[in-house]
Amino acid sequence: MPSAHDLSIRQLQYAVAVADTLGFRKAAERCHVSQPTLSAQIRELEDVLGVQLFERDKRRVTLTRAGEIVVQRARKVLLGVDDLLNEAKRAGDPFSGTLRIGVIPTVAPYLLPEVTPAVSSKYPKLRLVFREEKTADIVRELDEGLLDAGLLALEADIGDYASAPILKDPFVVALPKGHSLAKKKKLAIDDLDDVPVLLLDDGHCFREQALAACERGGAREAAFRATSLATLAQMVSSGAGATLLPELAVEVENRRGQLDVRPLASPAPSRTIALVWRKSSPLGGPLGELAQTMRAAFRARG
Amino acid sequence: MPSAHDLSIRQLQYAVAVADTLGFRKAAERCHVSQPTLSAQIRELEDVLGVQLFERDKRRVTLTRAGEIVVQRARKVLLGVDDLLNEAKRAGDPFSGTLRIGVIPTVAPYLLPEVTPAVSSKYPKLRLVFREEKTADIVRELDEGLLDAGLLALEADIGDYASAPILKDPFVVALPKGHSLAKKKKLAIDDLDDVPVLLLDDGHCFREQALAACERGGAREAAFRATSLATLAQMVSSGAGATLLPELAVEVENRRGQLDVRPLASPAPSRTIALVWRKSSPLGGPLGELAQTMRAAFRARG
DNA sequence: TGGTTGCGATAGGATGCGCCTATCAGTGAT
DNA sequence: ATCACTGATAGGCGCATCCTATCGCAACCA
Repeated sequence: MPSAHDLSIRQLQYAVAVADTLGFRKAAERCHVSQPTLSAQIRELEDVLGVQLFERDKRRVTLTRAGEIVVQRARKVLLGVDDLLNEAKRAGDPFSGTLRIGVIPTVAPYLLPEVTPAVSSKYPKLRLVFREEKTADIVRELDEGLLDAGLLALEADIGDYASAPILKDPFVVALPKGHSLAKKKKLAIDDLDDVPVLLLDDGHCFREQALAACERGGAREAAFRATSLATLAQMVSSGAGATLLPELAVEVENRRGQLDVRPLASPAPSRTIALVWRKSSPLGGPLGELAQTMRAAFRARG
Repeated sequence: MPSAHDLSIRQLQYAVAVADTLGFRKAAERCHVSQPTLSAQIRELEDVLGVQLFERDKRRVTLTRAGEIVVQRARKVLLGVDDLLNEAKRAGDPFSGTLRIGVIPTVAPYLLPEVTPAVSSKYPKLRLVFREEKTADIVRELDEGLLDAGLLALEADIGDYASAPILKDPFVVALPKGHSLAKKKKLAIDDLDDVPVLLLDDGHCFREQALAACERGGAREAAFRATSLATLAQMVSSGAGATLLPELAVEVENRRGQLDVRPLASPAPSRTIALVWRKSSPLGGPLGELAQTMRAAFRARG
């Protein structure tokens, strides 16, 4: 609508000031403008509205009926504008309100408990909402603006995004308790050639990364594909084979000690978990700071 | 409050347009400005608010969280502005809304029934609110802006006002039915020298005007002062003396024929009933037209 | 009564804002 | 590779807004 809104907020302020002070000079003073300026703007406003708002008798100013109505409305509008300014200021603080972050399933259960307490205590006004999704979905929603950021592995196939690393997460081998390979302190990829290797289901980026690591050797994938690291660990502990796990998950998934876990000989394959956001996001700076907070919290974990 | 309201309504319109179209060019088109103009204004708005409202990715525009909030508020403000414009337009029609008119008691009961139907049918959107008060009160309230106009006698002591006459109202003599003076078709002021003349109470302008008329002869005032013409007529009909009545009141006050009413020889004293308003009132023109309508309606009375 | 003080309106001139057109730089589709 | 599209940028024009100085009028006061 191209309605002829050729009135300005300032004019409304002027009108309200005149109504309050019942005097052009006093109103002008209150608005920090000269009296002629204010007179001209009031006249302009009256012209735009097509109504006389004030009755200028020598020695006195009175509101016309139209003036009463318009000034009342103007007060409402100005209150609305004030609200807008205040809300904008509040919304301008990046560490208030809600931040929507997508997290891949092979990270969420292990990293979040470590870092969210620190974030919450550092930014009390900030509410983090995590969505657990696979990389591709996170990237899509990030792109559509449904998410503010993502927590995922930089090694995955993501697009051109800004990111800040949280932690480097080496892969380790998980074996059934007492497996013969567990006699070695460190394993090589080739050591897995003789055991079935269990991997995650399609779509999990960790599947691709583990697969890439294995392909340097001659390992073969088992027929079964797990839908979570927890299932994977369960399968391994029941003797179905071996697997690679991100070290991040070990503490949780081997909490009952049912696995034998061994590191891989360097250069050990690893993934880099990072906070990722659109390059154009105005939250860039704050998200970098948030990532820093997360990194520190993770390093200081108990 | 001199708050830094340095944002304009137009800027809010631009922001809403961008939010609606999700494109600067389309928004610019809708606002009938060039795209650079709109870009600059959005940038300016973001600067004033201290928040980025839109995320400009090449190929796409998205609202930031602050943008969502601000645009929502902006819509509210713009609706308020629209309301203001509409209300102003309505209030700008002088023949709509309410008109407060003060009427002197010696006019109200006799003139209003004659003229209000015509006014109502000619200006259906106009609501007339009449207050019956004495001249001095009407003048004061007129001055204070509590009344838009007054219906009173120009002969009274009013200040410097604009006015439009409604009718010339000659004074007539009211006598008890069958009074000896009633034998004459026309009376002179001197004829009242021998009867007590009843008059209204202080403050009624008609009292002063009747008194002035009588003083040209040698009439003497009765001890009693009536508070209304109805009382006056009642007193006269019961034989307490004679009185002057404005002709306007005769039809009503002598509706049961209990009085003998005789005109005064010319030049008969009279009063001029007029619609009166502040010279500075923006309703001047319309009130003149209203007076014209009243005059015509009175002349055409049944 | 004449001077002073208050009012809002007016005149004239400086400044800057908001607008324009023309162009650039990057993306995506053909 | 070209074309069509995005928003950002550059430069310039003109009007809107502001200022100061003044006028004309009303009220007050000596």
